[in-house]
Amino acid sequence: MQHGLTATPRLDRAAREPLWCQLRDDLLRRLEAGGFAERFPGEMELVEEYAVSRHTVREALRRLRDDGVIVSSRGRSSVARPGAVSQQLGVMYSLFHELESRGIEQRSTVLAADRRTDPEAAARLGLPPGTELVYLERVRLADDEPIAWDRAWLDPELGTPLLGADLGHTGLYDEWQRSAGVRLTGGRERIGAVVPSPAERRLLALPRGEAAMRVERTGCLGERPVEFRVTLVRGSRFSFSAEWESGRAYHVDVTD
Amino acid sequence: MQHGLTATPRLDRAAREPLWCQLRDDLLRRLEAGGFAERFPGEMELVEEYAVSRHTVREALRRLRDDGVIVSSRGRSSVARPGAVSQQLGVMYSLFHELESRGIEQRSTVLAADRRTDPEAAARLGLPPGTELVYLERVRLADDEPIAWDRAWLDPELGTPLLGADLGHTGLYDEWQRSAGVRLTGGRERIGAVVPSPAERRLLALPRGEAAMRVERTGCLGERPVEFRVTLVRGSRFSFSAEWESGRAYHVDVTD
DNA sequence: ACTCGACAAAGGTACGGACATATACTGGAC
DNA sequence: GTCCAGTATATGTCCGTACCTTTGTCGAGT
Repeated sequence: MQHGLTATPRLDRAAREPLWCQLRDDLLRRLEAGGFAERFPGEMELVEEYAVSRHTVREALRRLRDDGVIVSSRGRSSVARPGAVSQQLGVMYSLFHELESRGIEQRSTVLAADRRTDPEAAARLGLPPGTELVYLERVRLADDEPIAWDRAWLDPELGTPLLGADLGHTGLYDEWQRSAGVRLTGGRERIGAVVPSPAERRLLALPRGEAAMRVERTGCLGERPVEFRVTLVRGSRFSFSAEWESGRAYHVDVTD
Repeated sequence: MQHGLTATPRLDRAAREPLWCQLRDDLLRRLEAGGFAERFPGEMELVEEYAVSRHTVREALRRLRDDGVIVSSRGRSSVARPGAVSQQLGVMYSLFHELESRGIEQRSTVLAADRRTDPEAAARLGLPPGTELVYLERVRLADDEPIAWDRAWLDPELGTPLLGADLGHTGLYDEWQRSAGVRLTGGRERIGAVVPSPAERRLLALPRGEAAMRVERTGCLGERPVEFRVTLVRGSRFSFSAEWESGRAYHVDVTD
């Protein structure tokens, strides 16, 4: 690595963002671009390459480890986990990422994209009950098989650009960031089991006697809730799985 | 605090367990015993009290933070989260802990406690199909209302002491640790939605048309699987909830 | 060919220091 | 009494160092 292109100044020490944060993002970027295919660099290598202390490197790696992007243990070098979800955007995001990583083609049928009032959704967004919200209703298909029915109510101030967007092939969040620069920073999810109604069974082509998972989700931009979303997922094909280890964070994945 | 009872030698520097681990456990113990009721101590206070470096204190606090036991932010002192689950033992443990913290009385009806073979469970435990496993079947009640049907298959070598134990009032893990010294260190869980069969509906006193959550769980002692467990939980009253924040770990709770 | 010990490499633990920055508190000016 | 500036305090960030433990490898000895 010492053949000329040393001193990669990708880190800005004057920025408000912490160094470890920049380092983590840069490693993530390189990882998603297919870097480190052979071997994930050791801590000391990163110390030299980015010219930061080992402490900072470890802080960045710790986050990657917590997010399940890499695994590391004593005596061995860290290894990248291939299909890991880089950002924690909730279980639904994990599901679609999981499908994508398996090469399953996904698309959506847009059932509605308009403005309408909804007292409950407005309440979740901290808006007056009569506020006109941006409403998006879709059925998500994987390999032409319906897997999820998704209804989203967005803050009208931020969601309007999405009404004209093509949501048939790209994800809502990718499109939202592109058209309005909105990128969620946190949120809350609630996952429960329900028996779908006949109408819901039709939408998802579910056989009788099969349960579904209902995911209720509030997405926030900082402290401000900007998205309320209810998703109904086929319970037969998908389940949520978690691994835990004493002293480690609880990590949630979605499995087929 | 400097009035005599200084130098609390609760930490053993010669032990194999890391210092931060001992510190975390001790703080957890004191927290569960009702300590720090007024205020959670600051980092520097802990440095003095336990005579360790700030780095070690921060490592211990980090884990508590990751587990949701405390929350801390710049400029403010850390605060203990009252109803937090101390150890990550999976969502079912969270559920029972949640109920307990609300003062809801819990007990179990033991339906079976014997030895029997089960090819699937044996496979999960990495044992030959014909192995006689310790089998425990219970219905968990909260305020005399059934909330979960629990079946557990245990490694016969470690589970046998539990056959004679009273599982009607204490949790399986508490009892397991007391009678056999077994304390799980990790595991895997899978959560899915199902429509309960008529027999299952009877057991849980579920009305028609209500779904249930099925939690499949493998508990490990180090690398060795010692417990396979299938729990059916009423889906109406309970759901799993998660919060996320960019850069933070995904934290799972159980809500009513 | 196999075993085993020495060695190097990597991450884990633990110590030390310094400064940055957000928050709470306090006291004085008005 | 209210507001604001200053100060104290808390956690966050970042640097340096040292040693331990585990793992993988390589080579000498059998």
